[in-house]
Amino acid sequence: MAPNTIGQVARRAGVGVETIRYYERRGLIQQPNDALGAYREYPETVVDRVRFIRHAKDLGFTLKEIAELLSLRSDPRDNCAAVKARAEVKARDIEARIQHLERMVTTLRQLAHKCEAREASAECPILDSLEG
Amino acid sequence: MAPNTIGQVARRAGVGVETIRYYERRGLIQQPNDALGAYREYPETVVDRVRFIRHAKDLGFTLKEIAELLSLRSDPRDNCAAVKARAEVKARDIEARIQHLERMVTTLRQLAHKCEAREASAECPILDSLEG
DNA sequence: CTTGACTCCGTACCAAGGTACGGGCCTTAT
DNA sequence: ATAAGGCCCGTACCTTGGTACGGAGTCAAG
Repeated sequence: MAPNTIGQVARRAGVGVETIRYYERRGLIQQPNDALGAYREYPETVVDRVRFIRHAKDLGFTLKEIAELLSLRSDPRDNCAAVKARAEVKARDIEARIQHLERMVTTLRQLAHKCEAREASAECPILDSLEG
Repeated sequence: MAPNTIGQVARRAGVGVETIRYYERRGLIQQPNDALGAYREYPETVVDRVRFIRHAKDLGFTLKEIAELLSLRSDPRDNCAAVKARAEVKARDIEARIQHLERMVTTLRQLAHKCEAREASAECPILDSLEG
């Protein structure tokens, strides 16, 4: 069985080697101190940990927030409620961003619509209203 | 009447002085060459131009895209169709982002829901499924 | 025993859109 | 005439999440 070098971990977690090194610098994964010759060997759990990070990132958590989730995970006290709260905050957060984006789309569509209705050789209504 | 120094323009357009200078560097606003003593004086149109930039930015256009809109504006040919096309592309673009964010919210809500249904002292379902 | 792939580490760089700093000059009001 | 505040310019710094580079050491296969 191939030893868990950084390249192995990266391949198995589906990220680049540099990403692993970056997560180390950020403190998201522990630096392995048991070296295999001159190369560091990672415990098996790091692969899962990296996957965890990727999934959380896909859900919109920042690396900073993920660090918090990870420390909640290793906390023996009742943490599920705290995790759930964070998920809900994040959901509301994303919904607010959706609201904002929807307002932008609405305005853009209205502007495009005004374009259709304009008389030939009049000023472009979009450019016009952007100046107001 | 106060001359249009950079500070005046910034105040009237509702941005910081550094932002004006940054837009100059980006080529979004022309550098005034008629100086008033040692201080540069801006033509009246710059204030509108900066407002244009801010409004376009609020609609989701990047500064690079805004530069294109600005050059369309100064183009004497029929440009309204091109502007409209860009508005529509941007609208679709934003809608795709909304779709993505909505998928994230759905997943977050599902995870939170799983939390409610969990048995006491079981593993946290959220942390659990993030590892998978 | 050499070649090629991998690893180590520090550091620099990328996008985007600014923000901040510092030294020096200018302008205006008192 | 002097102090406060504004302006000039170049340059560095910020955020987020990586990506790239370079030189040196190392490991495994042929």
